[in-house]
Amino acid sequence: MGGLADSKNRLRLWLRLQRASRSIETVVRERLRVNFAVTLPQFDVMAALDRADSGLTMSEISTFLLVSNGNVTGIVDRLVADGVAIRVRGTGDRRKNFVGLTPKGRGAFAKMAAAHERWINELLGQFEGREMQDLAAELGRIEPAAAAQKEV
Amino acid sequence: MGGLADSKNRLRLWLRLQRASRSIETVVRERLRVNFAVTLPQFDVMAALDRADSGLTMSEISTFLLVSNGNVTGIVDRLVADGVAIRVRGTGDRRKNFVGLTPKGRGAFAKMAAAHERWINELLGQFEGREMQDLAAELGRIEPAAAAQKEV
DNA sequence: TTTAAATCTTTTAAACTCAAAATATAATCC
DNA sequence: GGATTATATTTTGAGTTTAAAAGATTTAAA
Repeated sequence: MGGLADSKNRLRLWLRLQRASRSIETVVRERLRVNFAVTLPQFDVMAALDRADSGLTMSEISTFLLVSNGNVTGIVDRLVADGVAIRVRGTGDRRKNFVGLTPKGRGAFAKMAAAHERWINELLGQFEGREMQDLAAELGRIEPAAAAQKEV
Repeated sequence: MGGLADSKNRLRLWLRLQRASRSIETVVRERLRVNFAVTLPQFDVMAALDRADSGLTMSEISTFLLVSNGNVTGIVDRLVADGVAIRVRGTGDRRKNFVGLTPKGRGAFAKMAAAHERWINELLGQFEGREMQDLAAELGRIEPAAAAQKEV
């Protein structure tokens, strides 16, 4: 696996990846703030909770979103304070904290998710069909590779 | 531009993009910390300064790295405190702050950059040749599209 | 069962991040 | 020239982020 050019091109690929991700994040973050008075990390946690009907533990949220454990504590704190999420101490294992959306939270998220899908649909409107799916598949190979390198 | 499936696939593409970027960031951030006692944002600013031989203004750094203006102030403050960067008040336009690397900063960055290229080369080692260049080109189309949507 | 190790979460300290307001300087208008 | 507008940066306040340490609980081992 080699070539000087490949090495430089991998650097370029990483640069592009970073800028692509950051530029979309910037737009989404601002629109969430203006339209729904919510931060992007709060939206991300709500999205994770919404797709899990029976609640998630703090660690599960942390693992799924690729953010540190302590980080989730603060975000969930604010969601709970806003009345869109609840924390339930595990009955069997009392170390565990199960977090879920309240009815109010589910309602609020539904509106946000619809708008979010429209925004992403516009932002990535130039990608279509099979080519887009191939692109997503290529990107999907990166995370496992990075996870493998993490242990090295 | 249409199709219900396309809309969902764009959401999936965005998810993959975010996770790919974040998973690489996690590895790079940790290695920079362990090996060079520097944060990723500090490394990014040093990289921007290194490629600009005559210094950059605060705004130029902010624009290039896609981070807010006020943010750059704190990062540069720390780089200056560490003796790897200097701030020079503009002679013509005294509002401007030109920032550059010190000789110590250039030396430190050279070592970091070499290690960084090795890490990225490993992390993205599965990508090669023309296909990798095409992938980078596809990703390069995203930032302009996002920038255009920003104004809407 | 008492101790030790492992797991889950929160707390802490330092740094990053943003948007908005404040400050300082420059350019333009009248 | 003096007032207004624009530009460049810093400050501020709230929130995010990480790593490391601490707390609480459970599991395993002796």
